[in-house]
Amino acid sequence: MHTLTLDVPRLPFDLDLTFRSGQIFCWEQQDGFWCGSHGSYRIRVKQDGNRISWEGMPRPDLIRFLGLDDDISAITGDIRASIRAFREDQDDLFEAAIQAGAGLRILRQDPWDCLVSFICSANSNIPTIGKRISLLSGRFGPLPHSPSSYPVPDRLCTADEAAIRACCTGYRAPYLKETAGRIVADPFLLGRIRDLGYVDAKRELMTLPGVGPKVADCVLLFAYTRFEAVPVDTWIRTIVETGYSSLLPAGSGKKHSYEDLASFCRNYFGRYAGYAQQFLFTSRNIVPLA
DNA sequence: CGCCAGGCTGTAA
DNA sequence: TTACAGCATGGC
Repeated sequence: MHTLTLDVPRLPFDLDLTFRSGQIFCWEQQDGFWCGSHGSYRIRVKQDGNRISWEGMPRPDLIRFLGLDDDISAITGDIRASIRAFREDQDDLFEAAIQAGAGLRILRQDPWDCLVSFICSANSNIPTIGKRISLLSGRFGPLPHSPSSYPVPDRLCTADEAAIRACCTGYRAPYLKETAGRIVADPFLLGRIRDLGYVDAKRELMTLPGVGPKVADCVLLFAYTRFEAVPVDTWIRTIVETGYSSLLPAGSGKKHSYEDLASFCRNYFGRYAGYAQQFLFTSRNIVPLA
């Protein structure tokens, strides 16, 4: 068992909040540990105050995975400075969100794990998404019958669509199968995307079946740590449209487009807009314990 | 039963 | 370019 004691620049940190903030699915709590997989690692990790205990992965990888080197006070300071260019008064909505979200981090998920997860997320809810991934993992994990690891591309792309549908995936089944096929045919695609700029990386991700602007932004934010990525789901849409209505481009009857809302957030919150988005999302959406 | 959920795809204007 | 139906499933 490894241990790590958190000190000032890394505090506050809240493992529970981070895992319950809707950015990762199908990790479960057992005996006080969060258990799940990350790429080829199988991990157990828990927090007692300032102490992190874990097994299953080297220390530098854990620090990176949990985003422990993100300086949150510097990040929120940068966001506040960006907000100040837009208004004189304080942003009470954002301030309340970072207070409620003290200790929240954006994880560095494995890109494939994250991609599969968010293809499954389309037009669904968080508990259902977790169930889906868990079923897929048991059926298409690296080893036969291994619910402890994400489904792998080569087993997914050769599967019967009906078998994928049997994992409660519905119409997302062909997307999963075809996207898996793209990765098998081009194993370095997800690696190359890491080296592209935000716009090119997003366009590349959106060529994958089942990946639109929102799913692409989730993968960019939660796997590739592009903090300028702002996933706009129905929750964020409501929060931004009601909380920042006077600052949005004149909504002359028409609904704001995805890009209207996302680029407003980038302008308003600045280079860490993705983090701001996650604080706002989490302030309305803490995943209940199973 | 109806409505909603970390939406995407295809088609029509 | 925008608008909109259709899509599977589970929770409430």
